[in-house]
Amino acid sequence: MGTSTEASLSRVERRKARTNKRLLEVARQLFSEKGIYWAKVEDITELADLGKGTFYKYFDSKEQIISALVEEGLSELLAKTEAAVLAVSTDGRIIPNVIGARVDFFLAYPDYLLLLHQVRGLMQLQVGVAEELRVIYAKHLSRIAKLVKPVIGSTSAHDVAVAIAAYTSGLMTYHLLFEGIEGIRRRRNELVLALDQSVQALLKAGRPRA
Amino acid sequence: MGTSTEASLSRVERRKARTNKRLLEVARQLFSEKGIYWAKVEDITELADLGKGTFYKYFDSKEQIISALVEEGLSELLAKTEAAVLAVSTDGRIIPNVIGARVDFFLAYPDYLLLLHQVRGLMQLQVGVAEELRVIYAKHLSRIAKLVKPVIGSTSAHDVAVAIAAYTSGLMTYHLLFEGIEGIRRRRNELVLALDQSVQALLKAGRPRA
Amino acid sequence: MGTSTEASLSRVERRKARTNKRLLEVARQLFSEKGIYWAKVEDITELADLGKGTFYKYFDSKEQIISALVEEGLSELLAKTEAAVLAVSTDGRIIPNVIGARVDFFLAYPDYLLLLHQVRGLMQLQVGVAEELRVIYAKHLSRIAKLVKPVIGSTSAHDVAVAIAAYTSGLMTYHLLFEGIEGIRRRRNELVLALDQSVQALLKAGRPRA
Amino acid sequence: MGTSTEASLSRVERRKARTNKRLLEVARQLFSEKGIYWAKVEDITELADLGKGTFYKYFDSKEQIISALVEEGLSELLAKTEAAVLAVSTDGRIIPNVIGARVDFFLAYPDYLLLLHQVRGLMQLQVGVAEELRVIYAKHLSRIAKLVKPVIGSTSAHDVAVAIAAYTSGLMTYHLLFEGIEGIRRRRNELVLALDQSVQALLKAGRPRA
DNA sequence: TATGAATGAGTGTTCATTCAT
DNA sequence: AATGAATGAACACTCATTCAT
Repeated sequence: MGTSTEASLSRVERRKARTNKRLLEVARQLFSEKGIYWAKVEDITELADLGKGTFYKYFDSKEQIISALVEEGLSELLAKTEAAVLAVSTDGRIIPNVIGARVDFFLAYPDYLLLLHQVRGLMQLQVGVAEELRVIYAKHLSRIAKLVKPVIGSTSAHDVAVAIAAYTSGLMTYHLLFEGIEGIRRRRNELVLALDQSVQALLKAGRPRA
Repeated sequence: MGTSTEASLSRVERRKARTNKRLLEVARQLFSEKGIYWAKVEDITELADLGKGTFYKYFDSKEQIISALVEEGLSELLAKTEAAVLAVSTDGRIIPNVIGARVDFFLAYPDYLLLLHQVRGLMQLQVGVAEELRVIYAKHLSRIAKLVKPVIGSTSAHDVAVAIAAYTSGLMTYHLLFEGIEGIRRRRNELVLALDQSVQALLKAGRPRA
Repeated sequence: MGTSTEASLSRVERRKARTNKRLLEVARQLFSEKGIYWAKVEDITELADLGKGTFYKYFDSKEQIISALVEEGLSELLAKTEAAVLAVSTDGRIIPNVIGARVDFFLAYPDYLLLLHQVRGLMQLQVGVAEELRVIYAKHLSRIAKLVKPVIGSTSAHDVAVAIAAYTSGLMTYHLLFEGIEGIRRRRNELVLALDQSVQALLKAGRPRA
Repeated sequence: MGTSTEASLSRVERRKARTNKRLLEVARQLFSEKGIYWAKVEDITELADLGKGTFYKYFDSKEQIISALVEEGLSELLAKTEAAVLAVSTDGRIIPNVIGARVDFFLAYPDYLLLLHQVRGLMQLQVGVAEELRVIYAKHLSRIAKLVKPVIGSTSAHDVAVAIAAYTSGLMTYHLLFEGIEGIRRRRNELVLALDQSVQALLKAGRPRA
């Protein structure tokens, strides 16, 4: 008994966990609103109602909180996706469910849409943080690839995973720009359907990978 | 005769045009390599072998050269796309040609892939430059929408244009990350085919827009 | 008891107050030595033995510290002047005492002589800070006008206040140039007398204002 | 005949003289409007409708055109003053005429009021240009001192010259700020009268200099 | 532990001055 | 002689990070 993660921690430890979480939430919001560059560490601590120095008790640097957010976000996204796959009735539902889970994740946490978009750009640069982020992202895609493996024919599972991720994020980001998050939310089913068809088309196509 | 634009300019004017072009090229390269934030104005002028002050004779600010690059890039991309549509034999070839033109543009100028990715992120932020960039981008998509109008059924032309842009940039950016530009170049035909099928699937789907 | 302003502040607060004061003092000195343009923010922080960034924790900008100095200086000058007027035996002593207080103020803080001279020039320019400074200065002169009102006949109190300020600053600045502060200090009584006679002449003249 | 300065110059030389004069005029105007620091060399050449490089054909530096303007201005002011003294009927009119000439000079060239005010500040600074300007100014005051010598008793002629200059510039500058140049122009006679009385009071006082 | 005052390297930008044409 | 493109030293100001309390 009493071995739940939360309960087993001392009051102090629970407090720390809460502060850590608040910093992550606030950072996610600000990175999405102002961009990872324009959002200042002080903006974060201020919105979190903490002293500026406190930030560095929880994260080594601004770069590191970005990594932490990406890790947390992709991990949560993966969890939701895996749950959606487990809930599947027939293999044919795997891909639409994966896509649905992704879309729903970004509808639930729209900040991640822009944060991850920025991070995908960052990853490609010849810049310090990039390498670590690349590893995190690659791992995520591998896991997605594994999930869809059962339903793809000769197509590369990795290519399909990439297509799912790329199409979903691409489409949602564009629509976010022109219609806002509410616009996307209203068209949720339509988007999932369209994305599913787009991805299915790839599979039928035989082998996008020669 | 002999009054080609170039020839009709004085030596000084030609020199200025060349400097302007060099700054744009160098900036595009550096923005793509280091990112629009980490690339410093001085990096640009240094690589262009110019004094730092010279930059400001040609562009009002760092932000403005980003706008200029986006405008130039999207304009070139549109021109290539329009040419590809004009070269079409049957209406059925319009979409594959549009996609092919986009893919080929980014293969020819891979720097734009990352630059435009970053700019799409920037556009969404509550930040100064954003508005101007949004207008430029929206205009571009409208023009693409017009080009594909003949071949879409009841689907929204704008949605199709968005899908083409989102899928193409999304897919190419992801692949760039994992395979490098040469990897994409080798798979060019395959990618165009896959993208075409993905987009065609949308059209057949009936109406992604309610 | 024991709740004097200083004592009631925490150590940190007292330290901050001291830093603020030191920055103002150093700035006043440097603005007077090198001029408000040639004195750099870094000169100020260096002489104050502080990091450059610290300046901006205390003042929004270089312009703002000028305003702050002017406000502080004129406020102190006014206080000294009011005290001198209160100490007056007969109304006839009001103007000489006002002049004496002004002269003594500038002898005590000679930096203000040149700083305010520069600021009076700045105020007249079509430049950002000007407006705020004009308001501060106008307020000061109004207060001086009020002080001298009892002893002027039909002459405009504002004109007399202006004459007092203009003559005093004008004369002291010129003499500062040719004789240095020590030269002025030695001639203190003579200058006060001369200035008093000059101002009294205006009053007897009837009405400098038509 | 034909030996007038103008006529004896070649066309080129006359053209150069005109350009030189235009630069001085424009500089005076801009230094007065925007301040000697905020007015840029390029502002001057632009308003003079000349190339930027041309400026340096006529003046060694921005500092030097300031010196040139001061020299020209004080020289003209002295000439006007000497003429006014020569036109005097009785010695008693010397000082009012000197003051009148000064006031009229500044009414005719109001730009000089602010330019010279700024320069008087500049002169006092521990800065490059200062020394040269001090010499020019000192010379001017000596000449004024000589003019008033006949009418002063035991008072130092230099002190009287300083008082004349200080009071006049001080009063006019203050009034310029609060009433504008037109306000001063309307009150011209009143001001001259007031200034005269103020200065006369000094003379009667016996010896402002111990 | 939490804080926020202090820091200073680093940035975009300006502008007096030069010099090739 | 006149020009204006090019220059780069210099500056105001920012902000991630540190550290004494």
